[in-house]
Amino acid sequence: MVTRSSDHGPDASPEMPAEISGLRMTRQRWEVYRLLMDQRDHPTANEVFMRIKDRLPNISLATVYNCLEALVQHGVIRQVNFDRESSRFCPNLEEHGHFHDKRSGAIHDVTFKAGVNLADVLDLPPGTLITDIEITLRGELPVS
Amino acid sequence: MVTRSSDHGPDASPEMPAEISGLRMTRQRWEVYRLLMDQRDHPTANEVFMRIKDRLPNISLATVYNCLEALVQHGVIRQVNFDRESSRFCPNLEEHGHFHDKRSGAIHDVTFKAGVNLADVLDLPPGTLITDIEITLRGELPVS
DNA sequence: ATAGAAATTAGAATTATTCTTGCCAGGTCA
DNA sequence: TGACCTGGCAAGAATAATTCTAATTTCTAT
Repeated sequence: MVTRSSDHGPDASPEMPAEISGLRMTRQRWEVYRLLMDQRDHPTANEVFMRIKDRLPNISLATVYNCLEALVQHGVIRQVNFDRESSRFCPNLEEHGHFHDKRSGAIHDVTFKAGVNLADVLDLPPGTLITDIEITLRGELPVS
Repeated sequence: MVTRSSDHGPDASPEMPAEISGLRMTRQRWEVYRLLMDQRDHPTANEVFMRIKDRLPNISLATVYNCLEALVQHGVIRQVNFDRESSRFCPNLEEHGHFHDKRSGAIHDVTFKAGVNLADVLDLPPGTLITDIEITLRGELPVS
């Protein structure tokens, strides 16, 4: 009998690591992660679910949620929220914010200018411990 | 017959304006607004609903949502979202962010240090129009 | 190989929010 | 004054994203 990956879709990919940041990789987690790395347009859980069916036809939406949560918990991806819309997911671990362009609907990563440290710019009591920052902007990019 | 406001609770208050920022005031909108001004701890819609029953025993949760939405639309209050938790509401119209203290659970307004303009600090294409900014932080305030 | 632990699945449940419908109050206009 | 008209309100149904439950499968370590 031939050895094969546990799922019935096409092969996982050239190389699936045993774990990432301490999170044990599974076929599903790996495909979710790879999809986010390849398509960096901040998809929702449901978009991930629909897109991933090519490779994992039997995956369930609950598993997509589970995988995304596991990846977020282990700091491998970030969860991005705009108001109360569906959460979106982002593999960019650099410190950055998100800009939602009303014209195109696209979401773009926004970084700070060099040398800027957000904590320096905010008025917080000395000794405050910041564990998470989320910056979201809405507006329109120039027509170009 | 004595003239009275349309609802059956206690009087609205010394003076309810005919409108605020173009939004026609009603008894319910006014009480919601006043509650937010008086209790600036960023309550959720449901918390507003529970607290306001003293003054408006017959108000419905849907009306609280309607009032909050109307006030937000007219720029009289702000809606604040932390991840996917229930929305919270804030009467502070100054540009500011929000800090969620994990220790106490309280949410505090956070302002920028004097002279700081967020748009100057972010790396955006020239000509970008920013219509909304939301900054949320999580962490722990110093014990003291 | 096997027991125990962890992941996956399908579908039910939950929950914040929005929608629908009918009613009522207040203002308008004849 | 009185019939209308508009908008707001109340109650409950509906929606949608997400989470939970229970059963099965896969993995890991012995």
